[in-house]
Amino acid sequence: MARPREFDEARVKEVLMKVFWEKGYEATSMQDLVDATGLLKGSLYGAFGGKQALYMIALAHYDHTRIQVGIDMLNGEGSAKEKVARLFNTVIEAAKTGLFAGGCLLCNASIEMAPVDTKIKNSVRSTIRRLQAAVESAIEPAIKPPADATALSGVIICAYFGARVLAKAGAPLQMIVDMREQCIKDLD
Amino acid sequence: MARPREFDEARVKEVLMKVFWEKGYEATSMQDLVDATGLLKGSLYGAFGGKQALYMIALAHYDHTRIQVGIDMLNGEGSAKEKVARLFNTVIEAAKTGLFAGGCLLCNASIEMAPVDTKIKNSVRSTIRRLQAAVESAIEPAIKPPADATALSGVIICAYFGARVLAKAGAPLQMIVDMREQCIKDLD
DNA sequence: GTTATTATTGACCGATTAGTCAATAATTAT
DNA sequence: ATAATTATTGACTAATCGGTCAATAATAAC
Repeated sequence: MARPREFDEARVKEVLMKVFWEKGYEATSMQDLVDATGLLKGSLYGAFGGKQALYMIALAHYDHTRIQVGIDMLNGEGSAKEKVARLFNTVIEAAKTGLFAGGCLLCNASIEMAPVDTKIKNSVRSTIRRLQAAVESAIEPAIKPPADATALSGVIICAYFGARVLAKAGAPLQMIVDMREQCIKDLD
Repeated sequence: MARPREFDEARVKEVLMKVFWEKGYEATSMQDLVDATGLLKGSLYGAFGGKQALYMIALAHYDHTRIQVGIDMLNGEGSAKEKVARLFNTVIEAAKTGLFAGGCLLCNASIEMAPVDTKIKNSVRSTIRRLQAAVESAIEPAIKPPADATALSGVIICAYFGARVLAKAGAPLQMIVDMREQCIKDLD
């Protein structure tokens, strides 16, 4: 009983995410989003809301797609060592090709937005928790006491974010490689 | 042979730094800097240059003050274990009090500015190198082969940045504590 | 076909953005 | 005192910012 939408919602969410991912919140203008999505401003506002709402949608989409791929990998086949190594290899490969400078949207949001927006902070924290839980269950079989799977999963998440920062700073990739080796050396 | 400046340059640089540190580059307006410094716009432009130049000055001031304090600490008294622990305690204490939400300007600049500004990227990289070198010489006496001081110093820098991200995201401080323990456990 | 509902469109809004500039003021060298 | 030089001041700009809205269009229910 109403006019149907002319755009594909999933496609638009993907585009929104990519723009915020690459440019950050403040450096992205509504006009950037209009240009990238092909929708007009009124449609964006009508369908999703204002800039902050769009960012939240982008963040949720990142969670449901990119983060989920990582979680699925952690829940999938392979040894704990392999799985953790893959986490860091993602960062290393992205830095090597240099095609996309966005890094990790979760990390970017933590730095730029979490301190000034409670909703975003809660969303980021929730995603971090889910990711850490996946890391924990992935490494749990490879933990030998007195090492603690919960603590080590936190360390790995922390290391992952640090790697993302170093990659964005253009630091030597060897630092990330060294971090990867440090994180996997006590597994298996 | 000219009119002297009416403001204290060091004081103004400190103020500039704090604003960019807390708000980031894009979220800071020239008006914010005018309000915080008490200088008028024309004076800021005349004395230092435009927004990007002001950010570079803020970054350099952060290096010469805050980062240098860390480097001095690393070069000072104490065991390697104590020194590295202090690095993480800085992050933990800052998060506990919650008085200042800026985190680490070097980390913030790596995420927000390094990917889009070559001069800033170079400045950040240079500071990271200096900090890593200080960590390396601090831990070097406590390294037992086959461990490698260079590699481990990189790991510690990476871990430090990760801790800064987690702190900004409001993640449990236990994660940072765990990271600290992981980083110092093989020292001494 | 009429009505109700929602989507699209593009013009429009006031506020704010980074940056400029001519006028004025304060200093030193001569 | 005068000239040269630089700092301060505040008004000014054009562009862009996020956001709104009335008009129009497209659909489904009746």
